[in-house]
Amino acid sequence: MNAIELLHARGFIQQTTDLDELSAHFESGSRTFYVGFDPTGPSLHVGHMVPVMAMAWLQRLGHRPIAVLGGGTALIGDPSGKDQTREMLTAEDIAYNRDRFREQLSRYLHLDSQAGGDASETAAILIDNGDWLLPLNYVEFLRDIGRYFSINRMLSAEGTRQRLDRDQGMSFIEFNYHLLQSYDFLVLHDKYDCTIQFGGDDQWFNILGGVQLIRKSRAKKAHAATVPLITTADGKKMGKTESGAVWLDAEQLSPYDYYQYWINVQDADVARFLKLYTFLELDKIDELSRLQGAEIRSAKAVLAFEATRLAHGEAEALAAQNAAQKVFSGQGAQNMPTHSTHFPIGVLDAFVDSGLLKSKGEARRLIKMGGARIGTSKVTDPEQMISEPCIIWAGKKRAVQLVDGLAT
RNA sequence: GGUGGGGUACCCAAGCGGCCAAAGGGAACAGACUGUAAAUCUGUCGGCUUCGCCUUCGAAGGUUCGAAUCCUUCCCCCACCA
Repeated sequence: MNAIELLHARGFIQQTTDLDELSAHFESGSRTFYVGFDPTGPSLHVGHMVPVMAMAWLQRLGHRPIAVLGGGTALIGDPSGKDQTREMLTAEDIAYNRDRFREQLSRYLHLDSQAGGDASETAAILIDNGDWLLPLNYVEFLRDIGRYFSINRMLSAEGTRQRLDRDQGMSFIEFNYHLLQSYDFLVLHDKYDCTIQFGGDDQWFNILGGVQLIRKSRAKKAHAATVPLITTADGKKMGKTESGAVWLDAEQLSPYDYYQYWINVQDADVARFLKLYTFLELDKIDELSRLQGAEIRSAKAVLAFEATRLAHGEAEALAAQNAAQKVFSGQGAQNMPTHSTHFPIGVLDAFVDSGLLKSKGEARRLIKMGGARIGTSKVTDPEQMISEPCIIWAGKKRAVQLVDGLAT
């Protein structure tokens, strides 16, 4: 299987420029490709993982990834697929986010020369497009780059049209995002002989912008492919939960919760996610996909373990797995979410302080609805006091272990 | 800059002087059923010292016994025109 076949088989390919050419291009040598990530949040999240995994695969197959951290473009805000003008981030926020991204990407990509072989030639490069975008001179940019772009074409682009149709309008700076991203590709092409760009399918138009810019300004062929935008079986955006994004950063979301996210995916998503979010062999995945009924849970356990291992390391993954097993069989566990407090404490306060619920009103409601438990016994009295360490449950999935706070 | 239309709870969206903590839908949450799944049914869905009180309907003032609803000023968004 060549690179493109493999990516295709695992569900990573949505659209490509000429498929045969792209395929041949990858087969005929070690290639340099890039994916851009705009650091608009404090951490990568599950929604970023598809392109990241695609990069990791290609690197394994002997190609060199460049991850462009959009420190420059994040200042502008990408309008593609958004229905609102994004609020502006400060340069400080972006720099901070960018460094988090960099650190997280380093867990999926090999950054340095690997022991032996010619692996160093495939060492991933992480760069910030602010390096070349920020010093740009406006007039020069218009002369050198702007002249290759047609307003007519941009206006008729899917994303732009939708936005105009929906009475939403967008500002001129957002409109320019397209040029900047195209320019990124050109810079990488010139500097690193980068010939392929990957990205989310919502980036298709921007990616093509770069391909065309390279063709028009350098008379060189560049290629592109997009990965699908993953939605869950019930049509929700991947990686979004009621309480926000599923972050890769352990500070934002504990490995335990990360593991829980994966083990709770729907049956219908398991096979697809195993292919996209783990490095398991396809044969193995097929095997897991044949499981039926409650047995599907063991496939989910594999998915959760593998995904957590990639994001947080083997030790954390094992810990999360153990904790899950213990907690859901009614025992306490070291690695489950824990809150230290002073006893005795009222149940309402316990639920709110532990972060399980947002307000006492919510806690009262939960008790009324019969969804609050201490250990295995249902809470029926909102005035009840808790006098010793225990596990409190909000519904059947969320639990926090209460421990005695510092005895001061 | 002109004209017109808007800003209501997580989102969409009713309300247009009291019966409004605010219809309806979606999302979300809980319960039942299960497998820490889906579907389905039921319930909940501003805060609190919870049979009562407090704070919300872009912001600030005002009229009124009483305002999300009327008036004034301001801020923001959108469309058409320029």
